[in-house]
Amino acid sequence: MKADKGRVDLRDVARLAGVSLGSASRAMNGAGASAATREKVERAAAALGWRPNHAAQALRSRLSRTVGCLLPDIGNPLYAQVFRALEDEFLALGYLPLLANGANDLERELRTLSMFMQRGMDGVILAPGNERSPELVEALRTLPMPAVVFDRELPGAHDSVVIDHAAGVRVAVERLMALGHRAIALVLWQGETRPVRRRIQGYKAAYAAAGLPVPELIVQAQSVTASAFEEIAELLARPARPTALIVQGTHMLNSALRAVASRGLRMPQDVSIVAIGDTAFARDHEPAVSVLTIDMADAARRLARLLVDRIAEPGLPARRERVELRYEERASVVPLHVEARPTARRR
Amino acid sequence: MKADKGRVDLRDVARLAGVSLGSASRAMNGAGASAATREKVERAAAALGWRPNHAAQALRSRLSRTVGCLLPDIGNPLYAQVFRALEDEFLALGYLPLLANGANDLERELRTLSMFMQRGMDGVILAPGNERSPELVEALRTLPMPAVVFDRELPGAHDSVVIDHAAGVRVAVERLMALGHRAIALVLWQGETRPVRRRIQGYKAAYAAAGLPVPELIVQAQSVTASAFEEIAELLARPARPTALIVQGTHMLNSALRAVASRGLRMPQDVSIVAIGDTAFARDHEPAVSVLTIDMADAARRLARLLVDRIAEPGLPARRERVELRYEERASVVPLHVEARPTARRR
DNA sequence: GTGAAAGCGCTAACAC
DNA sequence: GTGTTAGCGCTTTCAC
Repeated sequence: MKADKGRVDLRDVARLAGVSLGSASRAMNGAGASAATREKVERAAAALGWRPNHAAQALRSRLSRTVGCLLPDIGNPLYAQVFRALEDEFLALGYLPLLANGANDLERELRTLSMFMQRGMDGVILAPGNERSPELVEALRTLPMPAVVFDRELPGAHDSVVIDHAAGVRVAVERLMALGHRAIALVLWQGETRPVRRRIQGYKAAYAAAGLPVPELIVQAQSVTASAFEEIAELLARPARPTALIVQGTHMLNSALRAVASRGLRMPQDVSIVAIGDTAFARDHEPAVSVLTIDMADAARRLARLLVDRIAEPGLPARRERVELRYEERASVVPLHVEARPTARRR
Repeated sequence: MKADKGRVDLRDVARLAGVSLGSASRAMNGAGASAATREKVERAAAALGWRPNHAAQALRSRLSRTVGCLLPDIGNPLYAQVFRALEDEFLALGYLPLLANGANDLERELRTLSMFMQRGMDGVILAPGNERSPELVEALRTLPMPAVVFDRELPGAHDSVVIDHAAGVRVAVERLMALGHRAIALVLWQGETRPVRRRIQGYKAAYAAAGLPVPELIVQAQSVTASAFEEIAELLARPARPTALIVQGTHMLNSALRAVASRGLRMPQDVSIVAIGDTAFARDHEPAVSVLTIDMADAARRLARLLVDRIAEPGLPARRERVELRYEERASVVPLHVEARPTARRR
């Protein structure tokens, strides 16, 4: 009997099963082995407690069964939702998802992509902070593995899943207009990203469709995590202040709520609010905040499916899928009170 | 000249540098190579654009330079903070962190641990949902790589970083007592976890130290994500209702705020509130919610350090580090209004 | 310090 | 189908 090596490898399994190494490998991989052989090998593997060595499999087969997910910020509840859903999808498809925070930092994103290459990711889910960066575009172009872009518009042919922000914002604006609102502000950040551009586009489209001039009520904060408090407070101090606000994400919603309060205004009586993206914060706020919800589980399902399809068949033409926003009205949106004075407080 | 293989390997680099494969390897790994050799090899590597193949390195060296992080739920903003901080720490130390959601699901946790083994993680950060599970304890015991446990009390010798919930809750209770509060409720969940037990302990200790009997004001929701709305509303409906609430995390805070509002009570005039764990929700709520903050960056630093130390030196005695909570008072905590009647509304 | 050689554990190519 | 053999790209002996 041979000296115990501590670890058990497939050779040990093959020996115990009384078959060759190659047969054992085939038996465990489901490819071309007789039922009898598979039976014996599986029994032996179980008896020895054999577990495939992932590094060896990856080295030999050139497949890591791992996908990289580069998202802007897992601290953002919306992206946390995406990653949780991606994890479930990829695990079910036999892939392990590896999460990295891009943090809206180009250098960091490039380093991460480079690390994904070195670690032999079979594919990548990508949502860069700045989609206008030539370096990022070039990095994507030269990436040796397939990538699926999430809610960004990057040059080049690649699969993508995009969120239909334009249609969503338009629905929200039209709903507010139906309630009598005309001065509706849009609060975003300055980022060079698809979501920002498309939201503005949907906003303008709603005014155009209503035959109204587009008001000068779009404010853009410095960064996605920056406060938009000053900008919104300034807006609310104007003689013709907005009576409704559509705000992007958790940070801007916080800013908006504080700005409204600081001007002595009340939500929803004086100002209606709609947030983009549903979170516990919006749901549980008192009064609850109306939202444009994004089905992140659906988005994740599409992302995962596109990526594994392309890994399996790299020659496929580029596909682009769209995820709709759904408007969910809560207590934060009410009809315009015509008697309301811009800065009046009712008691 | 040889046929181009497409990929460049270290053998190509060595050839271009005019040294042997072994020397090239040593040069790139900093171990025992002359400055001249290193110079030549680095130049050649750069010229060819060589990147080490991670699977090959891992297979041969038995080191994956990857650590698994099994956290209960990345959707919880507190754990998102932990992972972001862990990512920075481990990346700086030369390790790649792999995130997995345990989701308070034993089966899933066990599967994840098994996957960490198979993928040859060099170490693991572990915060299981239920620390009383024998299966989990057994899995930890037989784990072939080092693990550092985060804020849990698991049997066996292992490194850990724990949060001093007991001291934190005690400080909060004592502060509320100093403001005149005597009926202080504690809202937690039922989980068999260290944080829950220690918070109760700190709560009782504060009453004991004040020479007061411990009131029957501890409520425990079914799950960490469940609503505690009913329980808190019941509490607030009692003749001798609590005048202050200490609540765990984001979900319970939401429940508490809604329960207070549903009883026609106001925060902070009628009920003071302290939340455990600081989040944007607590900070930006109107009025802002006082919190026991946990420095998750500090916790992550300690976790990462403990793990890499142990990877480097497995024989080290088990270490346990403690992270303190800091009480941060905001508008949600005010002195007890003696004139306040249990369910009265002042207008 | 350096080169030659031997694998890490597995899959894939090749005969049979 | 099955066994044999040859590597995947690298690190790590071992002589020198």
